[in-house]
Amino acid sequence: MPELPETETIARDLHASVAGRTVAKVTVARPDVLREVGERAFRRRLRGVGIVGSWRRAKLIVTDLSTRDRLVVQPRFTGALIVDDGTLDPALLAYSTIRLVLDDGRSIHYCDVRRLGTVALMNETRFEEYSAALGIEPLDSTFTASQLSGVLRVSNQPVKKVLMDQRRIAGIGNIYANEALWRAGIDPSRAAGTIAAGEAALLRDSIVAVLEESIAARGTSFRDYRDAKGQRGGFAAKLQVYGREGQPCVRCGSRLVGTHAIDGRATVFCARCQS
DNA sequence: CGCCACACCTGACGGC
DNA sequence: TGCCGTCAGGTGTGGC
Repeated sequence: MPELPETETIARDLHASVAGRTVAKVTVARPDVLREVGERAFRRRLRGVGIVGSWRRAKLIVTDLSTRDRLVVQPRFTGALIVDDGTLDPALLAYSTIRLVLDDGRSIHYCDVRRLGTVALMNETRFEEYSAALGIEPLDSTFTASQLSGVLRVSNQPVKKVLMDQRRIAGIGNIYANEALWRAGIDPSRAAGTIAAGEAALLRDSIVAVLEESIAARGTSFRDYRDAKGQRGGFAAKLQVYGREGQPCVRCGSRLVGTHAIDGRATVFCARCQS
């Protein structure tokens, strides 16, 4: 799915593009993506409602509505929130599951090939409850070396799995966990509790740097990801381990190793410079 | 509570 | 060519 940088890109684009508009009409082509509300309530609670603005929490795109409801989109693997001014690629439009027609004639589509992603409508209380179960934002000033060190210290799980646990740290997925661990020189399978304070500090800086660099490049389109304009992100060309199994480590030249031993997810790392 | 298997979906690709 | 197994930026649940 869109991880933090991709979700951030979508939320920023959406905010710039549709804040202040009104939802004129709602179409639900694939009700199985809906969560928290049924199709009828979803349409009723959105029709005629104002869009205040959009922002990101974890890997969610949150849109505040004039009713104080929040539209919460979780793209998971293949979801995309795209604003169509009439020129959208028909190949993307074919997978539209939900369409919000705006008062200016444009539409917001939630497109999703696999439909593992979700679209929910929550009132403020419900959203706060949901958000409270998610971990710290890695781009928040409170995400410090000692904060990360504290999170890692209490776990015996592989450090990569801890980085991807949304209840502990919100927004890091498989691509950026692999990239940050390579940058920090830490073996992804190491028990989190064995990470020393100095290593945690390096890992914190690596996480923040890779996320910020990716946001600057508008995210990673390894395969499906598209931004709110239906465009690809530019960070795939800058990936140093993810998708590079068998290729030389750009730091030491050693062959990068691939495994599925950690939580069944694709892990790529350099056995020589990550320990 | 922790851990694990599995469910949710479709499409692309490689092997036979 | 076509069929089958495997894999893919993720999360939630139910069983032990």
